[in-house]
Amino acid sequence: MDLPDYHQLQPQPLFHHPGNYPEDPLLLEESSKCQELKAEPEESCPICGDKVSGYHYGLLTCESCKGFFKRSVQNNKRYTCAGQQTCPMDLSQRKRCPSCRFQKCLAVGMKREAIRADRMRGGRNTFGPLYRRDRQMKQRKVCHQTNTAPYRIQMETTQKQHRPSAPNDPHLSHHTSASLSSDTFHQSHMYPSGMEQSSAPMPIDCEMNADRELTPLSLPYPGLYHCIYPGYLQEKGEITFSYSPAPANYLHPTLNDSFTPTSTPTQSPCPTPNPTQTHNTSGTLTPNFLSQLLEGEPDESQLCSKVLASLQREQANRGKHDRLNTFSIMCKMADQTLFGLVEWARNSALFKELKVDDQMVLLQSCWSELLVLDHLCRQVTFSKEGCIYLVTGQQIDVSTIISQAGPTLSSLVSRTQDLVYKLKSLKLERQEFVCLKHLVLFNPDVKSVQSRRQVEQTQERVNRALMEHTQQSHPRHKFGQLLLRLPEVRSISLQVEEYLYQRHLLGDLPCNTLLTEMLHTKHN
DNA sequence: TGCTCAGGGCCAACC
DNA sequence: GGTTGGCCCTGAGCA
Repeated sequence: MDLPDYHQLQPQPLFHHPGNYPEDPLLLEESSKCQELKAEPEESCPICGDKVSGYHYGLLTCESCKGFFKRSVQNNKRYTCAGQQTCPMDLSQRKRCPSCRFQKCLAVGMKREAIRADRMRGGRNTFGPLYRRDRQMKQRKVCHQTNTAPYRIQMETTQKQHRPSAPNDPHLSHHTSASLSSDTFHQSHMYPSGMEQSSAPMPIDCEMNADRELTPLSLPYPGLYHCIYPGYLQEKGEITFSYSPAPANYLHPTLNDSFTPTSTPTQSPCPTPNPTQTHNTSGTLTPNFLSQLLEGEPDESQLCSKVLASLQREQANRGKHDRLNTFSIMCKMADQTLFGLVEWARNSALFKELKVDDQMVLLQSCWSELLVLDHLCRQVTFSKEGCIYLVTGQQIDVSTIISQAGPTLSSLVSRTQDLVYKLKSLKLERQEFVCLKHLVLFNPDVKSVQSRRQVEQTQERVNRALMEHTQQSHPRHKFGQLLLRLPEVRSISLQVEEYLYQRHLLGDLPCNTLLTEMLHTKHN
């Protein structure tokens, strides 16, 4: 497997044990420069939105949720939700359903292990360094924003060009994602702060059993992330995923819309017409409309950083002998990607026009199709021949998966790869991909949609935009060819759902994830 | 050695 | 009578 990037990076631990958290000189330096910014902006509790009173059990929460979480864990409470486990959670309604409240506490990152078994009072807990680090990062962010506001665009551009060397935005705080669970649909707090990120490659130790399990190989330090030196795993002959930089064009969709697999901004085999330059003799609104759709597209590097941070956090919270296996890691990746997709939908101007109930119904209906489409897009854009490109930027050999996975999984991989091949042949562009996502999202056939006509009109509008875009500069049949791929996307997504649900019933899926919640919602 | 701040306990208010 | 949430106590870590 091609692993060039390992040799360009210094070996460094991906995790710092809380007990010996190294201070980041840069953070400290900037922190000292920002004395006047010591007063942190008032934050709201990620669980109920109340005013936070400090760090409690892993993250900034209010006093009330702190007490609630403490009592729940200490008294080993077992709550049951009378509804669909989607109760709204805000200041006024947080008392109504302790079950959903506790689930949300866990979901946003409160840590059971921070509750002391010996009930000893006082002192600092093991998360102290993590809190400190989080504060420094937040301060740095505030300082950076204050000092560089006029140049922010330029600086971000510079940063993004170095995508593989890690997301440099440290502020993975509670406000960047979304959960679909009732009110959590409205509140975005799924990336608890405090996780540092790393630029090091992330080898995944995996071995796939012939039936259905991806199990970790034995390594000196079990787990997903290891403090390894470049080439360590290759020498051991173990499977690793290579880390590939995302093309810069993906990071600046609105500046460069080229979307073909091997293209670079300067050598796109199939350059996309710039919306602002496209002749619009027919008087259609397609270029502006497509630009509007593209504006809401997520930044792949940010998504990558969030997923990495989430995985690191997950592993950090586990003991050495309780590491996630590879299948669970994949589920977590899918889960975080799903959060990103929900966030994307919620930020879509067209989607915002719908009633919240309709938004939820539509997302609950098409989440798996969006996941499949997202995966396809990533493969078309980044994957090398014969490899699958993960949201974390790693690549894994398709042949390895197919040879070792069970029949269902290898069938899924094969079908998906066929679709990737077809889309690559069609030279799928970013604009077209965005349209396909909207076509899937705005499905008027979904039961219990109230504003059916509105959904239908939006879908028709997107459909027309896609048609006009493909007719302007592409083969005559591209529009039809693209639409013909959607039934296959649908079919694969249903198979994915079924597969995941079976694994869920076997207890293989991580609990308390948006993924499992979506699976439950559909099966209910 | 004093300060900080996060976890634990207490208890009035509430349901 | 159980739960909630605000307030205060405690004590390890740190400057």
